[in-house]
Amino acid sequence: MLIFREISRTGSIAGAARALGWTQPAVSQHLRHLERQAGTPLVLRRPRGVQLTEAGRALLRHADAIATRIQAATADLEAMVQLRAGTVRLAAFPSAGATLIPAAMSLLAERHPGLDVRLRAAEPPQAIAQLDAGEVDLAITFTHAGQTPPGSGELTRIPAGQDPLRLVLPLTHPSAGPPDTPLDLRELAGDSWIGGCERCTAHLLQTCELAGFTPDIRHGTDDYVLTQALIARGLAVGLLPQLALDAARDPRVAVRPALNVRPRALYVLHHREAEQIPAVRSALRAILDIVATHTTG
Amino acid sequence: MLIFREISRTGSIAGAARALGWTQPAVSQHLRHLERQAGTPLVLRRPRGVQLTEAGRALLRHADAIATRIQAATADLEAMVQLRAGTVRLAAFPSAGATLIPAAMSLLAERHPGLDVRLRAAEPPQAIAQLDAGEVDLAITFTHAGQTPPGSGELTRIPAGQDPLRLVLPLTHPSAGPPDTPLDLRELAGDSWIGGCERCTAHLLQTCELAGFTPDIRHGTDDYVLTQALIARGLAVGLLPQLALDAARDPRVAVRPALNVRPRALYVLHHREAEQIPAVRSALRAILDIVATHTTG
DNA sequence: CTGACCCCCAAGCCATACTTATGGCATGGA
DNA sequence: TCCATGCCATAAGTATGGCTTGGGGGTCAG
Repeated sequence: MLIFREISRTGSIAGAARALGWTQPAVSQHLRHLERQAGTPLVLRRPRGVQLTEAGRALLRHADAIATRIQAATADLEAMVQLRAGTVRLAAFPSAGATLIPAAMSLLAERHPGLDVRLRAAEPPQAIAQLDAGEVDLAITFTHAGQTPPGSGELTRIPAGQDPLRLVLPLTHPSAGPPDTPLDLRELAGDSWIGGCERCTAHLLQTCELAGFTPDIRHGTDDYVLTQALIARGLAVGLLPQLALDAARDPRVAVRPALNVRPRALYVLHHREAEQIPAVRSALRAILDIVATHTTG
Repeated sequence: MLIFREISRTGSIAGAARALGWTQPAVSQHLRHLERQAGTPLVLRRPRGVQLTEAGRALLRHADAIATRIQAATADLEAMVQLRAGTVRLAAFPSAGATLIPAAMSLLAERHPGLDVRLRAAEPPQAIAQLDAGEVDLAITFTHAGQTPPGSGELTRIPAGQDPLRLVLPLTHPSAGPPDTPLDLRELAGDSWIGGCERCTAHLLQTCELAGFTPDIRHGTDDYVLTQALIARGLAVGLLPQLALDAARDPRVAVRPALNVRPRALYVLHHREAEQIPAVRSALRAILDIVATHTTG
C-alpha cells in the first residue's frame, strides 16, 4: 500500500525502488500482487514510467488517508513515550491524597507538563479493587504492623515509607504533656477511644491488647477532622497517623508520640507490567521521590 | 494492526488467534513486535485475557479508522471491477462521434448504468495524441486506403469495420443519377472539388491521380454539413464518408457510390494494458458490437 | 544503430513468520 | 491442598513469501 504511494509519487516502479532502497523487480512484484487482489490494473506501463489508472487514483486517495492515519498514530504513541501526553489514574487513601499525592502531582506536572493525572480517594481495599478492575493505574495503600500486606500475587507492591502513629488527646487531658516526649499507651487504658477505619480499629485493638488492656472504643470514623473535633471536646482519645495530622491539624488537641506502637507501612501497588508504561513509571517515580524527601526531611 | 483490533475485540490473545485461525504464539509475537515499535505496552496481560492500556486504546482508534478506510478502498475497487462504477474517456472523429459512438454509449449505459462515459471529438492525430497523453482511454480513428495505419508501437489497434466513401453531387449535376448505381470518378474530372480534413484531402488527391486526373480542389473543410451546403449550391462535388452522411444528410444533394474508391478503415486504439481495465473493456466491447450491427445491418 | 531507461519473467536464496513443544502463572473446584 | 483449566511467554524448527540476481523485450534519444 505504501509502496503504491511511492510508485505514484515517483511516477515509475524503478524510481519507487530507488526511493525504498529495493530493486525494481521487488516493487514490480508488490504492484502485481496488489493489482491481482484489486482485480484491475492500477497503473499503465508506459515507456518512461507508469501512469495511474482510474482505479489507481481511487486507491491512492485511500492510501494517502491511511498513511496520514498511520503517521497520526505514531505521533500519538511517540507523545506518550516521550511523556508529552498520557494519563495516570491514582487511587490513594484520604490522608495520603491530601498530603503526599498533591506534592507528587506538582512534581510530576513540573517534570512533564503534558501528563494528565487523575486522583480518586479510596481506602486500601477499594483501591485494590479498582486496580484489579483496571480503573486506576496506581494504588497508594497502607498496612498496619501485624496485618498482612495488601495485594494478591498479580500485583507488584512497592514500599513507600512509613507513617508513624500519634496519640491524640484533649488539651485538658492529664497526659497532654510535651508534644515530643513519647507517651505510654497504658496511661490511656481507662479512657474512651475513637477508632478509625476498619483496619485501623482492628490494629488499635490489637496494639492495646499487646499493651495489656482492652480499649473502650466508643466512637468510630475514618474522618480525621471529625476525629479531632470529638477529641477536642474531650469525648475520647485516639491514635492517628501522622499523615492525617499533616493533612488537618486541629489546634484544640494535643499530639504525642506513642511508645511501642509501630508505624503503618505505605505501599504503592500496580500491575506488574504497568511500570513499563512511561506515564505510570514517571508518576510512580514522582511519588517515591516525594516520599523520600518526606522521610528524610 | 488488524491483529491488534482482533485482540481488542476478543479481549484475549488466544481468542484473537482462534478468530484468525492461527495459533496463540503467532498472535503473541505480532503483538510483541507491535509493542516493540510502539515503545510502550499496548495491553496489560491479565489472568483471563488482556486489557488495553491507554496507548492501546489510542492505537485502536487509529486502527479502526484505517480498517474502515481499507474497507472503503476495497468497496471502491470492487465497484469498478463489477462495472458498477468507473469512467471511460473516448476520443472519436466527429462523424463517428455523431453516429456509432452515441449508439455504443446507449448500449453501454443499458448494460452498465453505473459507468460514466465521456466523449471528446478529435481527428485521428489529435485523438492519438490525447491517448498518448493519457487524456483518453480509447481513440476511435480511421485510415484511408493507402495511408499508413495510425498508432505507434505502444498502442493496440483494433479494426472496427469500414466506412465506404460516396460521391456527393448537386441535384442538378448531370451525373446525379440513381443513388444505387456506382459512378466513375473520372466523370467528375472536370468538376470543382471540395476537400475534407488534411488526410482526407490527401486521399482524394491520391485516388484521383490513380484514376488518371488531378482534381481541382477549390474548397476545403472538415465540416460535413458545410460541405454538403456548398455542394447543394452547385459550387463543387465531393467525396464524403458514409458515416458523415449518416450523421447529417442534406436533402439537396445527390449521393452515389464511387467506383474504384476503397472505403476508409475504422480503428479503435488503446494502450496495450487498457483492455484489462473493466470499464474500458466493456466500452470497447459495446463499440465493436455497434460496429458489427452497423456492418451487417 | 547503439546506449540508456523503462518494464517483465524466471530461478535461487534468505528472512520472516507461523508452527509445535514446553513452562510459568493465576484461578476454580474436588 | 492438589490437580485441572485457562491464559500468556519462550524456544526451536520449518516453510512460505519476498527480495535478489540474471536475462530479455520494448521505446526513445543521440
